[in-house]
Amino acid sequence: MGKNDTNSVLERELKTQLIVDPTSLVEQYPAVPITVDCVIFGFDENELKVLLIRSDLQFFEGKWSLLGDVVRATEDLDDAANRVLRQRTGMDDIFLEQVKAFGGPTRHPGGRVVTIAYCSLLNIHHHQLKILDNELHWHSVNQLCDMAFDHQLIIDECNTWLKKRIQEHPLAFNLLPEKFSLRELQNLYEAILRVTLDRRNFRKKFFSMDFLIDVGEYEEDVPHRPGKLYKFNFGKYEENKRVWFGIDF
Amino acid sequence: MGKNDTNSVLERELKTQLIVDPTSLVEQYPAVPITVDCVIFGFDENELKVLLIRSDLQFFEGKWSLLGDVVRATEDLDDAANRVLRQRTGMDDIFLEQVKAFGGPTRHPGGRVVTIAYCSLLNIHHHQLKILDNELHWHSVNQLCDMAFDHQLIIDECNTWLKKRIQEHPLAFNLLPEKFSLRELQNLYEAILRVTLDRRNFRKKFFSMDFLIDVGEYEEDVPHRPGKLYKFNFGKYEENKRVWFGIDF
DNA sequence: CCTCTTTTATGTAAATTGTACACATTGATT
DNA sequence: AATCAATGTGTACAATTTACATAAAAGAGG
Repeated sequence: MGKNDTNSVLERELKTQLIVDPTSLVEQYPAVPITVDCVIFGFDENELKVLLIRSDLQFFEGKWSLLGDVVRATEDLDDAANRVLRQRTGMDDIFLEQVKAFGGPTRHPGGRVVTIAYCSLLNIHHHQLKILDNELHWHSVNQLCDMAFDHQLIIDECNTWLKKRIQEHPLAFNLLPEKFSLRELQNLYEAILRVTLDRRNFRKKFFSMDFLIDVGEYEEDVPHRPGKLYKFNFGKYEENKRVWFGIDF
Repeated sequence: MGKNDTNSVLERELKTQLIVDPTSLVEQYPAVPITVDCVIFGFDENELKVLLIRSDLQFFEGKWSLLGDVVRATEDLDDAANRVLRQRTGMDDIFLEQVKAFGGPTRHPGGRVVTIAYCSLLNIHHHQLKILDNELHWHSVNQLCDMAFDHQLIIDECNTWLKKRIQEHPLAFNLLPEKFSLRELQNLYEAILRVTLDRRNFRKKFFSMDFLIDVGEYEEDVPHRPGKLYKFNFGKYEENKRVWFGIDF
């Protein structure tokens, strides 16, 4: 294998010098602040809502902003987003997924800031939910205006993401109480997807998936025949998760 | 409306002071370098390939790395990714979509670097494609080893993303020459999805979508009956794009 | 307590879509 | 001319989706 050895030596010589000190390399790079922004969706009065706060920048006075924060020096992106959720809602273990990075060089009036947008879903009536800051408000997603930064765009992208996602994965249940009626579930889908669905076919669909557990209870305080309550069987779903397949576009 | 005025004044007083100078605010934020990494997929010899380069860090000597670069001070993220593609492949207008941000605090040995991963698809035999650097090589996606950084993870995520995406959108065509046979198309789907498909049903599926244009030509230099060549009708697809709907999980 | 109203709950027929499967045709090779 | 290796096509059956109407339960009001 003498020939191979010779080739290796040649290749080494042609190669540009390897960088020995990665730290000084990274120090040369231009650096920008990174934030996370959480698009926190809730569902109330048959409408999809998003939790917003008044912008604290004079530049955006009176405008609304997503809940976000700077990512700390040694903090993972997901951890930062979870921290924002915990600090703002008092809740842990909230559904959270990264959606997209936004990095337009002029999106922040104070200089370049790259943000990673997260979508999170929670039950707006959860007992643990504490909206501490009185600058925080739930807004109907379809009647937003006066958004700070590029936050309207971020919400739109998360909304689009959500529409697609709830059709493929059982996320929507995170927006409902643990026990819910099929009517509530359908209202939720109709509100997010902005369509109307046939009730019988909707029920048939969910029952045929066989992930709903009849908890043997009924709605209360409704001025008409109460509906049965169900729980979603997340355990069974995780076990039986099937690889979706089908070319369709 | 004197009462309202009074309320407004009160609200003002309760509110924390607005930030007047966003620039000095942003300057206080911890800043980290941002890079883009392109997972450049190609298709050759019935295998999905990814374009990699030898790492130029001694720390990762002999290991392979995605093609990436630092995002410049006033550069948009997408622009940075397109620049990487242009610089590395000599090609413009390559299919490119952002997939995910990776920001683990220890993913780079030189200090924290957040990267935005992009997936790009190109025809490995495109006449315009110039692999200038001899440290660049196409690797079979399913036989990777010795990856630098968290690039194996990034590739895995992009590969998963691609599998899902080609079933819902006509991306795969970006990996083929403009004119292709149905067999090539099927091989491509089979390679990416790692399944075998029934030829007749595959053809039926694509013909029923009615986006394939018969260009009236045939394969050449094949040692058997040549297949017809088709083009994908991107224009018609864009016009007729239907909103996909169906709850299924 | 009867009636009215509202909402839940349920089934079936028709249309569409997906799946499994076999044989004749073409062109190149010997 | 025979062989080989691939292309190209159709049909029956199963599964899924869609459209659609009526009975039963509970509360409200007289």
